Amino acid sequence: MGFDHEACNTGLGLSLGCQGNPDHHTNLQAFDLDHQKKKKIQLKYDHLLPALTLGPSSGASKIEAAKSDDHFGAVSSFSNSSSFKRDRGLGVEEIEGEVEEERVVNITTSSRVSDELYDQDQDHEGSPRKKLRLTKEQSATLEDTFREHTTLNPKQKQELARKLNLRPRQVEVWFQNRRARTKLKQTEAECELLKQCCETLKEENRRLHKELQELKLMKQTATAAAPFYMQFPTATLTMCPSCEKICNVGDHHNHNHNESSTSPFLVGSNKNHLIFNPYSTHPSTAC
DNA sequence: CACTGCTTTATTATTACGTCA
DNA sequence: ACTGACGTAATAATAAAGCAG
Repeated sequence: MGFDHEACNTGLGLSLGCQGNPDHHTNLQAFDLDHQKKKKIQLKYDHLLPALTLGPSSGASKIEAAKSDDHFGAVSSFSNSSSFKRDRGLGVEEIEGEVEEERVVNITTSSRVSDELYDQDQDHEGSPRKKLRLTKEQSATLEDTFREHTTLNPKQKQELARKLNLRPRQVEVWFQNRRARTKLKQTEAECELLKQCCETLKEENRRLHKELQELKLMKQTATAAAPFYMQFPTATLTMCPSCEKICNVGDHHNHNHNESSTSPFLVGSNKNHLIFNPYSTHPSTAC
């Protein structure tokens, strides 16, 4: 199917650095995190060296609502804190959400009041929050909609909520989480890519170092035997300005650039440094 | 400048599932 | 084969911060 949204550009900036950015964990440190989870998050990319820098940019309780096991009847959770206040707020969407609640969730006024009292007085103790599990049909519809557009306007949200027999807030949350998951996957994929790039560069670096050592050694032995200019008269050597390779005088306008990659006279990417490599059987990476 | 409504980000809590004794 | 404990992944939901209008 090729889910293009997964690969959409989220404006994520990626860079390679030698050290981890201490700011990374600013938010994590701000909370008294569960140690295991904290470790889990860190471990995910800890194996990446050099460090990768990625930059893009609770516990409220619930009272289980009247739960239906029917098809599309699964509005099982009822938030009593911010989301609840939101859903019964003042906007158009919220007013409609109120209607939605009437239609889908059979919750008495007294239970709402007790929810709020509970929230204020008991500080999240007691009733465990129940979690809705979306049916396959609901998930499929949400996924289809997400493929069409990753965000919803209020009207679309209402319509989708009505269609799926969910509260608008639930649809909204689903889209929030879905976007977050998409971004996370993309980040992981880009991390993997960077890791591969890093390995390639390290390998290339090793190879170039080795090549340099060989050249140094060669230079030493050559100068010991005879002056360098005697072996290759400089008068006959010149650099081609277009491909930055050494060739004989008069040749540089005629020589075949395609074949030149196998020439022993290879030049590095730095224009100031000509590299003579008589034994090179593979082209320098600069070309 | 404050407000509002939205998104993103980080996190928690619940559920489903796999593994193992 | 069945079962219960345990670990873990997935994900719904919450909270807070940031941002645009």
